[in-house]
Amino acid sequence: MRAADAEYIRRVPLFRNMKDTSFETLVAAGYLQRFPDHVILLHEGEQPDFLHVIVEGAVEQFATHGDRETTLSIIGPPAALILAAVVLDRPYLTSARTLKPSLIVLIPAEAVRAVFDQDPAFARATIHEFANRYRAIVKDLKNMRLRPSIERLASWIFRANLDAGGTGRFLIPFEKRSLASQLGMRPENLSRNFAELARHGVKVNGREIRIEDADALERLARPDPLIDDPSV
Amino acid sequence: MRAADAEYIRRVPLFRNMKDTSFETLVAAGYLQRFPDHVILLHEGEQPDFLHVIVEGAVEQFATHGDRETTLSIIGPPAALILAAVVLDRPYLTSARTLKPSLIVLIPAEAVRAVFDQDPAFARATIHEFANRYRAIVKDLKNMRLRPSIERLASWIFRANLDAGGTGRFLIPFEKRSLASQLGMRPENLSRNFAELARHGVKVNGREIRIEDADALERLARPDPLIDDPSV
DNA sequence: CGTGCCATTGACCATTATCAAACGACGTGG
DNA sequence: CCACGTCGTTTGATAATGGTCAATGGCACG
Repeated sequence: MRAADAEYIRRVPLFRNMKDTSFETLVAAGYLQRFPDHVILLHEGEQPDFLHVIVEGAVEQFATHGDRETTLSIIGPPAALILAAVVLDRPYLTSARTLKPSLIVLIPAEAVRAVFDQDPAFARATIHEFANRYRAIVKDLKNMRLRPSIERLASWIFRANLDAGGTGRFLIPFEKRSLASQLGMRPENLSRNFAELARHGVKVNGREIRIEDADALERLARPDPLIDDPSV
Repeated sequence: MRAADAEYIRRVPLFRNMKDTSFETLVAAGYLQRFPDHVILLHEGEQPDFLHVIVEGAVEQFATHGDRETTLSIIGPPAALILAAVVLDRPYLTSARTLKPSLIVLIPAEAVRAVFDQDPAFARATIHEFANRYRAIVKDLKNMRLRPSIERLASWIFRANLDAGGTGRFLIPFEKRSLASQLGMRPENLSRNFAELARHGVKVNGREIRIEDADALERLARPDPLIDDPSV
């Protein structure tokens, strides 16, 4: 790995406070790799070989059973993929694919397990990473079970607008089918929900969303910090 | 806390390998408490004060939004409740109630955070606890999204039978309404699914379940280790 | 200009929830 | 010992929600 890459990775929260020597160990064994859009990174059921840390881009975790498939989460930087499988050396429970061109650090699973036994700061960072990912999935599950699909969409728009600066105008960052999958519905259903949202002050044109009646949207979305707020 | 209690708790995986001195610190600050059935242990939105470690019994984690409620998981010993909230010092995302009379260790959140900064073995155990809980919730989510309710029930029966020794005859360990909630359906739906399962070789009488055609049940359940097997 | 691919629309179906009523086991008090 | 409540469960009727299948539209890219 090039020195400039290492510098860059060093700022990821998971690595930020660890000892120089253990960071060197990980970096020496690791790769920084660029992946194009829509590439499968790993398959459920396989034994973990590398810890994947997302530096740039977006990755979808999904799972299949028979001929069904479902998205479990879409995660962006900075976050570790399949940390649990690496820690326990058990098979991946999910597959993963890129949703955008992505920059990903690959670190041999064995090196990760060895280092957090020796570096308390890394152990602490690992715990924090886990805690955050755990809470994220709990929020996803609550969202899924406590709201019908149109409310999930309304909440997503409400939050995406805030993240984009609250101007009432922003672009959907991936294909609509990915958005549908992330929100736990079919593309057809997403379309119908968009149509329905027109009557709540939301206009859609291609990937552009305009919010014309923020109050109406908020009444429908009923934002809940214990579901929607990533910083809670 | 009494010395006998401390001995008992010492065997919980989370505490098993930690240093004696840090175990003493936790135990000195903690309580071992017995709770009756159907008691609320904590409310979502509250700030964490104690880490709860389940030693005996069963606890349901649930969440609400407006007038809806959903069960996120039912966990039994040995497991830590709301570890993520304690680690990050953020509000609980879920509420919790006992489903059986339960024995629970309460350890002040501050003490937990202090100890895993000082005790590598405890930090490692915390990471493992997280990894296991994370994988459990991923499996729950997959189960929920990839199978209709009757298959979830069939899978649950299949697994519960194995856990009970594979005799084809066992008792449901809690009220049916709790089982329904755990499986993500309404009690009415559970009833109808039980009725339907009669045509797949499963007979129900009160809390007793008898499997009369194991093959038929298995065909319906389509067991999947990446969803159903707790040791994967 | 085709040719794909994503998105949309329409018709229909499957699954699950909701509301209401009846049933049945169980424990209490007459 | 039996009548009576209580509470969990079951059953029936109906509605909401979301999925499936099929056809069409529209846009980008060769």
